[in-house]
Amino acid sequence: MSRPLQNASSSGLLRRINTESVLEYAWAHDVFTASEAMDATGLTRSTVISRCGELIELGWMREVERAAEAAAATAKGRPARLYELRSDAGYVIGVDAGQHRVLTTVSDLRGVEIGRHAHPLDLEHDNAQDRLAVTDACIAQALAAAGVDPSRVLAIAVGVPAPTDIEGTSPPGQDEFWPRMNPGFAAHFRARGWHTTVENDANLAALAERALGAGRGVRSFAALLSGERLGAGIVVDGALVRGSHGGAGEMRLLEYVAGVGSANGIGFLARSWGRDTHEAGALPPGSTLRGLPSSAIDAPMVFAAADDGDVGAIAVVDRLADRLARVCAVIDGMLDVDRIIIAGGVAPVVGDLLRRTANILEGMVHPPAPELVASSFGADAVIVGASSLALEHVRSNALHFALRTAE
Amino acid sequence: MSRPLQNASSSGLLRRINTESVLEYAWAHDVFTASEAMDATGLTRSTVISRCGELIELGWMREVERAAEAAAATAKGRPARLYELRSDAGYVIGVDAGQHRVLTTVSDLRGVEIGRHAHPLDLEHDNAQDRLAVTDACIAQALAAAGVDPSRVLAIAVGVPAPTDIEGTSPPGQDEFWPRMNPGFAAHFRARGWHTTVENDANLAALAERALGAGRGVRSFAALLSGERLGAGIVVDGALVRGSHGGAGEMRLLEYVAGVGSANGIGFLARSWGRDTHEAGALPPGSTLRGLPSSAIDAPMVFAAADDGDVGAIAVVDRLADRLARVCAVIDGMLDVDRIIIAGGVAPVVGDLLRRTANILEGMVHPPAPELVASSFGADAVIVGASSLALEHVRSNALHFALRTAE
DNA sequence: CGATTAAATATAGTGCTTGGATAAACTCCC
DNA sequence: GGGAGTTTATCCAAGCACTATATTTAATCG
Repeated sequence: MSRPLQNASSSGLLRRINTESVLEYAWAHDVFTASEAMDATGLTRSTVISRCGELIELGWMREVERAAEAAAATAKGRPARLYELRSDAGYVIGVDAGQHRVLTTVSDLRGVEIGRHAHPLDLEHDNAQDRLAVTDACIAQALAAAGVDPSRVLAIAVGVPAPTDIEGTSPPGQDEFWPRMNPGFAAHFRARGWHTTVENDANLAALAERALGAGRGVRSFAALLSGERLGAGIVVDGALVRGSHGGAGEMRLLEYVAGVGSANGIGFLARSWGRDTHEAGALPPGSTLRGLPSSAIDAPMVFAAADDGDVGAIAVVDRLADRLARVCAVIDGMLDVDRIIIAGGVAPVVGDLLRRTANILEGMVHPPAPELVASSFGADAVIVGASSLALEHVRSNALHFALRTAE
Repeated sequence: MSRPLQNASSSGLLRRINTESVLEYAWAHDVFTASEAMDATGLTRSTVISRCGELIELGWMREVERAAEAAAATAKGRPARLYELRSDAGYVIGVDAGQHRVLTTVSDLRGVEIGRHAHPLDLEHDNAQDRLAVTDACIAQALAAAGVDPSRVLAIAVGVPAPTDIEGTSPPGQDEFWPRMNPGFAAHFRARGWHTTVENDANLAALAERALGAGRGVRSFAALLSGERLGAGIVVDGALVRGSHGGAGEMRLLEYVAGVGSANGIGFLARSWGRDTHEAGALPPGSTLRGLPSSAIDAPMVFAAADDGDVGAIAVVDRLADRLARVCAVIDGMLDVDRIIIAGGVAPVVGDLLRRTANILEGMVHPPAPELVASSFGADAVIVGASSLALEHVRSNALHFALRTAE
């Protein structure tokens, strides 16, 4: 007698499954008719219409009036009622909590960004409280810009330059650097009632590529975030490889790789080797870099000079290519990826570097060698990944959320 | 009208789900009563009994007579009917198709090995046809030893020393070595009507550890198969990391790791460095190895001598420890595992080596360093992994199989 | 304006489940 | 040895969510 009571039919399991598959269809398509959903889900018209009714009641969908223009087009028979996902049924927040600045976006359920705000962080007084306060302020501004009430937010994902475990907390690391970068974001936002994920920045870059970038439809790839330091986000067999403490893709292992020796990033090394070359007087007479003071040289200049045929800059790029090939060989050797995507601020300027790297890599790994491509997100990789992770969570757990629109 | 017809209630989806969860319970437990299954599944008595009835009809379960002894024990009320999984409802075959020998086992649905046969392979005339023929013969013998008719076999998994893609085919590699090791096993066994998986041997070692060994309940670990050559099977976040062509954990990348330089295995190096030490006359006066001819030294002898305090052997072990620590640092750095399991024939003798390695590793990785343990499977790691993979497939797709017992 | 077409709606029927009510099988105790 | 007490098995009515089909509705077109 003490067994828990259930309502009939296994707690409405079947009903829930069907509702979910209709909602999933709605998410994958724009405006649609019952007949289209029937074909996709294999359900009957009655069922589809009834599930749509429930979804409208719950606030996830709406029925749309048929626009007059569309009516005329090739329409025989009784016109179908049209349904669509309410992209304003809720919102998700993405946060890129970088070392030097916080960037937040607000997106609707279709993943369209409708608000954004950035704020620099003063490293001098970088403490937990300030970091949380700045982030809160950033979120408030982005929500205001989007015209979204905080109560309509369903989920948030935060990218931090630190490994994180499943709960979203970071291990101490060296000098407590990681906990400083991740001062309890998880508990902080959960307290606001938002579903919260805190994830390593390189992992988010990988998720961005998987959802919207060069990783779409690719079984296995790595996103190599490569500005000042290298960090890899790894997707193998379609799933993000996190590791037990979220430390997969932490590139400290490069210390042990011959010809690499550190996790320094492409941006850092291009600049630093470029300046070294300048100071050593190894730049050719016609070099565009020669006129500048050494300290003014940055990474894009070096790549641009190499493109112009500057032999000094080309030497730097060749050295970078040799090093990057070793990094890629190690990643591919361990994980057998189809593609390695170079992400981060330097992505737009590494085209030539990647071509040179690919040539070297060819001879280093078992064929087929992974394809090398540059990310198209530039500096936005992490924030795009954050908001798509938050959105992905809403999509796959939609019916667990109670919407404000349902009232 | 052209839409496909279905029978009512979404093709009996709910029924199937419930049947599956009862079968899953049966698999996880020994003899059980309806009440126990009710508690576990949350279903009603009527439903559980009806699902059990169907499973009995399908041949997966049987009702067992209550043994007289058990009846007396603390039994109030009407005694329950007892059900159990028919462990003889079908069988799975595991194959370890190694370079030098083929080993096959036959196991029942509870994973109990009930037949085994091994056969050496002559490398001189190692061709596709012979390899398949020897394997077939081995299987026939193992089935005969188990007293199992081939028609009762449901699934087979084959371990090969080569990467394999999802279909079970291997890329060419160097000198066509991989296709020689994997001469179309997949198509060969599928033609016999058995569900077939062909998988890399190190991956299978990892699956063995996950199912029955040191990987049970561990979120992330690597199994380092380490006899003549190193190969790693990687499980991260509970899932096997295969890579696009099954090449994850292929250790060619060690060529690029400082202080390692090759994928040579622990067994190979212990033997070879032990002989070098002998030939260099660097063994101490009391050394047990000193009396032997150099060519008689093998890996276990070197480890045994080190345990006895032989300074020459200890130097070899220390050198191995330094090298192994680098290997582990690279694996952990890339994947953030909780544990690294040393598997293969050398596993029983590496206890001291692992202690020394752990000390070095401590300083090389972000804490917590992965735990180093020796596999308890010895030379059986691959075959255990193969049969548990085949069994796992049967378990999770049980209702797709039609049993001979159901007649 | 009726014929045609396709979607919406209404209604009946089916499959699978729950939730009692009732019967069965056992122990314990007087 | 015959109730009392317990737990399980069986049976059957009720309900849910789906399918299947007949009927109605809303458009187009000749």
